[in-house]
Amino acid sequence: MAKNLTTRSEDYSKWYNELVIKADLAENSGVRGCMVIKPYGFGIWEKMQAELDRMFKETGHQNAYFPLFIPKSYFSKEASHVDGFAKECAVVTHYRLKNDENGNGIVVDPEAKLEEELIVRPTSETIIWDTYRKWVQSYRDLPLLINQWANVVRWEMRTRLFLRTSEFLWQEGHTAHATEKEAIAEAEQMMNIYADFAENYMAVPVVKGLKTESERFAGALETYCIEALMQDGKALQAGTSHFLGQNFAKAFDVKFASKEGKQEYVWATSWGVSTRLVGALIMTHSDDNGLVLPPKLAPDQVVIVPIYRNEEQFDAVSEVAKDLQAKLRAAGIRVKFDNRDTHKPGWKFNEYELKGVPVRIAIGPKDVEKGTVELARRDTLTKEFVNQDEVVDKISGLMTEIQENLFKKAVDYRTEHTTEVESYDEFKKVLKSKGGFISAHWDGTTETEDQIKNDTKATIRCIPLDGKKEAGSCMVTGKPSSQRVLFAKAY
RNA sequence: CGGGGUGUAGCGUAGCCCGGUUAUCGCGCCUGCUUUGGGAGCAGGAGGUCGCAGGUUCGAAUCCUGCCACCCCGACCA
Repeated sequence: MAKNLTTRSEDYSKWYNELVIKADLAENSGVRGCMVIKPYGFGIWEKMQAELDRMFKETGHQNAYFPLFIPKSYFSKEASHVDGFAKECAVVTHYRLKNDENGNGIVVDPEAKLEEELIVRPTSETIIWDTYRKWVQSYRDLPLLINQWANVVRWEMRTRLFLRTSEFLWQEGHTAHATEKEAIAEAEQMMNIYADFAENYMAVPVVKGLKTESERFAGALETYCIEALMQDGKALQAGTSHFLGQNFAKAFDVKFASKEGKQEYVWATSWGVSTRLVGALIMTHSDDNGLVLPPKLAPDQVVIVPIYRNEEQFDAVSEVAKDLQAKLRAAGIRVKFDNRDTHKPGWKFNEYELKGVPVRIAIGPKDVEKGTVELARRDTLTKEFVNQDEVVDKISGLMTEIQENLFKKAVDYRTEHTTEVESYDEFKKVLKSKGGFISAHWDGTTETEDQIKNDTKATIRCIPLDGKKEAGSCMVTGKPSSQRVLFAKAY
């Protein structure tokens, strides 16, 4: 089979889609905007879930589950929230089908119309806050720190595997606190957890920041986010954490008796990351040979490919391979021994490169004789021979080394593609010629932000939190500004 | 929802403009032999509602109408 992943420079979006499909991660299901996540792709998501879930629990959160269907009336309780989601909701109107009397097959039974339509959740704030009202009475019931792993549906006009599907998997955390300060601290903490996960597990560098008013979550007072830069120079929002103030508490009447005996509204946060992270992982590290996975999230960290001409050789090679597999497993490494005789070694090499397995070991008759193995790295595409008794140590070290190398490569790429500009002309020029993040002064108004978006399609990705204070003037209006913000074209 | 494009075997495609034997080719799949340290070779074989529904015609993958799906660009969005 010829390698025909389209090169990035030619058409990045095509490259991405083909890569996802060829690397066996997902495919279009034929159901509008929905994808089938295939076992290998789901394996990556499962690793992500496991690490995130552990991090949530270590910070005192618990998992729960709320209904998929939300009565329509719940949505009308928080005005800005419904504004944000109304345009993209799937609505259940009937509960029964029947055989058509005119022989047109199965039709919706008009008799079975619901009195109140049910909305397939686009996010669960409303149903969760309706529930929290019953759970919270006293300051002793707070804080309420709950997370849900679920699917949600947003009827997007345009969809893309992993990055924007009509249905997607995610986790959504919803917390209630006694004080504003505590809620803000929670929202910030979760943003930090997301950034930690992105950088130390996905090896994807992110910028932590605040969204501008126009980019904020519907119903939030403040939206914290992590923004990543993809290899084609476009930005991707990788996770958000919202400080919701008392908006939902007031809308759903969630009050508690304080220590002082007064009735007060609770303070809220919500935060989430989705299967979009799998997309971010692909678009950050992959090359034209396929996926490149960081060791910490790779379903298989090491694959052993046997090379042999006959059964006798296969037995000899297998013995070494199985022994090595056992030792690697004992060292906590996820290792697969691919002993299928239905595919040749060369075929397997390409297969695992396409799938991004970090380290490949090849063992043949010569290795059995010499006591060596061939060891190949996916990130650098280099090969070397290693003595069998040194393999476990070598690979343990490689897991860290590859993880760090991928992160460093991505950081370098981002550094190269982050440009400070002083004028609007320069801004437009850089955006056109090399893309990436552009750091510039902005006067803080939605009008200017809109103008830039209309002129250039670039948006303010965030107001960086670690950005240093620096007096300057807005590149468009010349009005004073105290800090640079980060612009980019975004997915 | 607006603009553009594409639907032919599991995948990628030729044929369509200008209707006419048994729908083309490659990959993949199956069988056999030889192979196996970077996607093997040869020989043989299987696999098709030509997206769906109508219409025109002696005859439709091809022309006409309607519908559906997918892709790309825009608006929207995690």
